[in-house]
Amino acid sequence: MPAGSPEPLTTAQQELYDWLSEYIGEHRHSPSIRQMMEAMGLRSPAPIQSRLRHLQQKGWITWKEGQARTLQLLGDALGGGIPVLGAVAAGGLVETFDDVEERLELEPVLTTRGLFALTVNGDSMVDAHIADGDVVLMEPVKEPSRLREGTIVSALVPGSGTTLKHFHRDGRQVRLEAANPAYEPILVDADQVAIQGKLVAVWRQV
Amino acid sequence: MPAGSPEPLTTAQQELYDWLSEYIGEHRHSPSIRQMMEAMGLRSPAPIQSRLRHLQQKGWITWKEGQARTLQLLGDALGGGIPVLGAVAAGGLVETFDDVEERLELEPVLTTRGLFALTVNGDSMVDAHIADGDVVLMEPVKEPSRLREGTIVSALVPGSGTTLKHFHRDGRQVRLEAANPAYEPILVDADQVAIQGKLVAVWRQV
DNA sequence: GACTCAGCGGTACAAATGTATTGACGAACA
DNA sequence: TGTTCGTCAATACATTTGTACCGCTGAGTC
Repeated sequence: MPAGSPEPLTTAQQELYDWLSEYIGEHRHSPSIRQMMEAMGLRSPAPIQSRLRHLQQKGWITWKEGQARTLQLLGDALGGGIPVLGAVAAGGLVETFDDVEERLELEPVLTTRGLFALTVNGDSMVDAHIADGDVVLMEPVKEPSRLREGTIVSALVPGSGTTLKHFHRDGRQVRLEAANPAYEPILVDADQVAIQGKLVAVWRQV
Repeated sequence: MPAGSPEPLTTAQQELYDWLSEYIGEHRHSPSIRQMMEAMGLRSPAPIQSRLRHLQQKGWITWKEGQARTLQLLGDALGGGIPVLGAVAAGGLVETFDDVEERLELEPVLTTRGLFALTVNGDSMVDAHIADGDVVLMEPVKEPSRLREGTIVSALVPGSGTTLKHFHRDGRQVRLEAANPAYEPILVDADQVAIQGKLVAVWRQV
């Protein structure tokens, strides 16, 4: 249920929108008008057409004219955006949320082709708030020469496997630093190490 | 391009699959057979039917018989699943990845109705690896009485706003503890505090 | 050479589907 | 009271669209 969307809906329109949202969420494609008809308990397509027209005019949905099942939800749900309601306190600060600030769009990240993920093993990056068991999303690196200093990368170091570290250049060598003082930096020749990807996001599911 | 999928494809089949993947990624709905026909530079729907049949038999796609534009990709791309390639080292341990271990399914989380997100402000939860600026995904809590001890929740405390803390019961009171020794626990009557949601996941985009 | 199979063209057809039209009913409103 | 507007029924229609059928070709295989 979108908050802060353009124009309000009537009961019937809202009902249809909610059902559409649910159906698309489940089937991952739009229903046909006659399916909507049945779901709404109607016996004629006209009311659905009417509701759809209004939903479109109010900016809640779109579709491609004449093409079957091309309806799409706008504003909300567009792929599962999650409303970011506000900020939570540091140590006790105030902040209440009334309406949606923005939407968390994981979609762009998820649809970026080529991304891969790694499960983090160990505590070498705890100071970067990456804990054991977290999943890190990585973007493949094609030109390591363009990497910025300090970027977190996954690197394949001969003899010590794949590791997640801060990337630094040190002359002709590459210095891989953990975010945990308990670990020593790794120093290797630039051509000895294969940078596999750079950190795009951290995901931790509870 | 799915990795580790069942059966291999012929050139023509692969070509169609790639185009489908691209089209669906862009338009967010399936094309019709005749659209595929044009895109492939063909002048008859039959070859497309043939390729689709094979793609289906090999487990790459599905669709609902007789229903327009209900084709869906399987295995890969199914909503943006990201391959989890393996584990990365703690402080230097070994582990190389050859093939996909599993797939990171953010989809189920994203489609759970009612979820909301909060931007973390401050460092009261750093010891739980939740840093300033992280986005936390919360699931609304309807019955606070069922909450488990130690669950991380967002709570509305009168006079001090919304805060993210560990939840504990303390007789008739509720104790909200930060994951940072620098902060004192908050003790309030159970009916004075509104538990808004419990932590489902942490998201940090770089 | 005979056989199999993926691919292609051409055509046909029934079903699925979006859309238009007409008329009626009730609520909100001036 | 009369008007407007959203909703609904019933029907009709033109496309869109999935699917079936027939025949041909070329590559690979036995």
